[in-house]
Amino acid sequence: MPAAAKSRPADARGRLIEATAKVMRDEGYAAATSRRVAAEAGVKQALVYYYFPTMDDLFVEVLRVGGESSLEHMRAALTNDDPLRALWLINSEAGRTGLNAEFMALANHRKAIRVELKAYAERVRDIETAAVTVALRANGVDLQEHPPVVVSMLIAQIARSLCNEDAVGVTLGHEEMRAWVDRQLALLAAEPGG
Amino acid sequence: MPAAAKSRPADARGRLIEATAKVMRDEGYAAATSRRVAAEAGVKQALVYYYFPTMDDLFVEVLRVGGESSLEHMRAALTNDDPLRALWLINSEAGRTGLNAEFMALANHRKAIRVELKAYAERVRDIETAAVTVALRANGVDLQEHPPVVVSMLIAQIARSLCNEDAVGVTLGHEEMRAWVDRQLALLAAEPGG
DNA sequence: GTCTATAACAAGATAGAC
DNA sequence: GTCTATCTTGTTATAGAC
Repeated sequence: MPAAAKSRPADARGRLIEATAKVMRDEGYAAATSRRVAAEAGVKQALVYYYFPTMDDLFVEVLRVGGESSLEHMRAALTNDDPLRALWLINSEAGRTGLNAEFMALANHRKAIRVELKAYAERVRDIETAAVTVALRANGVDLQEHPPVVVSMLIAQIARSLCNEDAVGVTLGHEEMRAWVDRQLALLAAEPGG
Repeated sequence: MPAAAKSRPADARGRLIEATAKVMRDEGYAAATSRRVAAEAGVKQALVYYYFPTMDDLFVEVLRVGGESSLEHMRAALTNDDPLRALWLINSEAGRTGLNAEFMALANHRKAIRVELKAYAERVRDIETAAVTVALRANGVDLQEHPPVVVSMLIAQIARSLCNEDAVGVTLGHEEMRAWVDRQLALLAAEPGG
């Protein structure tokens, strides 16, 4: 078995991290208490504090581990033949986007998480922007008029907005938006110079 | 004094609603406990339960009252000479956007808030879309190719994304995005038919 | 309508046995 | 490394005096 078989960690520490991510994704960060994540990982509550001095330390570790795996996933997806569409699809994944939203909310008032999330978010933006740069150049887009970082933010942030709204049952305009994005991506690919 | 003088409510109920909004805006919904908002409003904790059966009922009322006032603010702003820019500016206001983000987070796992937020969000989208429709038509934009609801979502959601990111210290690409939006809005206004 | 007091419970975190 | 047991604090919510 390779070292990258991360699905079900055998060690308690790994299971705690995985369990915390799951609870945050499914029930929000407020539900990720030491007792709740311990139960989810199949250990007792006090063990959480053996591995992590405080709950914030656990959250930061979830962000680090999950972030690293997300970056890997992203790097792989962005090297296929249609990076812009890949960027749209990756940011439309409800699981990842939901967890990210929870960390945004957490970061809003916890400085330890804020600094970690900022570092992560900027790495993500750099990777996405690099992929967009290649794609725009290949399609003959004027990079002064439409800076890659802007295009990458437009695609990623709109995709995430749709996910976030879906999560609370708001879907007004979503169909039209998806169709419009689809059209823009097709136009860009079909008409170099547009 | 007119009935619309909402700034500093004299009654305890009004002050509780106002205090809750303030705490949510400044410290997040998790900080908006019955004790905390009572202290902020200058009353005792038990009084919260005299006016609101549960904390969720208080949150819903904050959303109703704040939403109504926001809709009013929006309707006024969107009738000026540059509705698209007004839409951008209104969704760039950190205070309103931050409170909205807190309600999105709250709604994620509280169904009473979810149904109220959904109704509110769709009213907002309708009003924004109506204003965008007028603006696009005036500028000769093809409404089939660029549906007003899509343009309204693009403007509002990107503005909000910048606010949300600002709140956690992420600013990479923001300058470029603001400049780009500015250019697009100027182009649209200057070249009817573009 | 506003208060004091308290019940009932869950949170983060620690001590110490094994 | 994992457990049981417990301390302290803070939470929603209620009872009942004034």
